Amino acid sequence: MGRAPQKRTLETRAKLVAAAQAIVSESSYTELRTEEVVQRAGVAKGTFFAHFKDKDALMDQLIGARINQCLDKIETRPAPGDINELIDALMPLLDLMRCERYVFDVILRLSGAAAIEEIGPIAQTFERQVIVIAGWLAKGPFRTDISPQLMAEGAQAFYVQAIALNFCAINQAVPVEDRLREYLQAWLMPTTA
Amino acid sequence: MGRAPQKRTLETRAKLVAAAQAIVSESSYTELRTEEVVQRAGVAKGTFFAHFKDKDALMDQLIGARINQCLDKIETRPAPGDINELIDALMPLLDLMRCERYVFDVILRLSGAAAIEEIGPIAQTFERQVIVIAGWLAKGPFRTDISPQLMAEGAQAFYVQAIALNFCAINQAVPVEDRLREYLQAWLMPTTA
DNA sequence: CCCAAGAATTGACCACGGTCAATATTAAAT
DNA sequence: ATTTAATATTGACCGTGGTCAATTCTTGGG
Repeated sequence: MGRAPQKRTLETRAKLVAAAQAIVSESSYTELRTEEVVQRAGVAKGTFFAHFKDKDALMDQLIGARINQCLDKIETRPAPGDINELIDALMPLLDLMRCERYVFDVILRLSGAAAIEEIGPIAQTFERQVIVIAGWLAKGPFRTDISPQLMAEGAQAFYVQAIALNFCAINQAVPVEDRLREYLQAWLMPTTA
Repeated sequence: MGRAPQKRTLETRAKLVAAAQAIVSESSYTELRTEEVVQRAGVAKGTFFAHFKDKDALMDQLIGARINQCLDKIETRPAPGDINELIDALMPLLDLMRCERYVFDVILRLSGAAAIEEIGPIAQTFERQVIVIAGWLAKGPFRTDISPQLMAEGAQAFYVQAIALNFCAINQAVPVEDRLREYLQAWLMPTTA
């Protein structure tokens, strides 16, 4: 294992991240260019890629951090007492995930983690999402024949699908929350004869 | 509306598609380069983009066609009598979708269709998948409190998620079909008290 | 304080998808 | 056969992500 990181390294990295965040807040994730990040940070192109494997790795940091902030807030809420409250609780997360088509694409690409063990921020939040939701579902008036963990994984699959469908021109008439409500009702509170 | 397409146009397009298919069969979707497609087809770079909006549009054609072939076969099968038979029936489709990480990414990106009404081949197959599966589920020993269409949409969400998780290094220990079985059992045959 | 060796930075360069003004071809109208 | 307008093709060029050998900086040991 190598030495401790140099002070300079941390500064450079911080400058890169700050520059990237500034760009995002002034324009969008979609329009972020590594060239501009590097210019604002006052470093060379190569330095960027010494700090981030590729552009996706930067996005992973930025978006992962925002999802975590969102989960921090969400986590403090009391367990939702029904499907509608569950959806209300999830909406901030969904709004974040669908704020830009590009953001959603990055999230999908990185949620399945990288090939090797290096599991990035976004992938970590996906595990965290399941944990948070499972915690809620364990307390609520939902089905009890399967584990809260499994219920949460299913809920995740459903909101991802709901967002994906909502990006489709044809399906935009139906709001995400309506589509999701139908899914979650059937998933979490099935009424078998 | 414009004139009928020229004979030359159809020939050029056929050459491009044939070249692309040859490259894919010799190497992979991941390694396909527009430059090589164009060289093999004996046309200029610009011609490619006169025929396909972008590289994704070519992939949409190629992969969409293969999914449709797969669905053609799958469709002839009798309705599965239980979850295991359902998974058996779906496996060819899943294997196609996960044959390459890049292929799965393209499918996800294009399954939500384009912005405008122009709904591409892959997006069409996603609708077709739901129709085929809904047809099966209507006949099987599955829950009856929700529509076959809804059951099928859910199944789709679950196999997409199962594939995504399987691309993650950590989760590769569990085979896709095992993970999917757990999901589908809970989704299609819930046993509420 | 100086030196060696590791670590960080640089910027010219490459790969590859995508653009567009100029040119060539087609086919309908005369 | 000629003209003409629509259509198809061309290839030099661009934008942007990513690479890497050369250079500069940092730090611990003598």
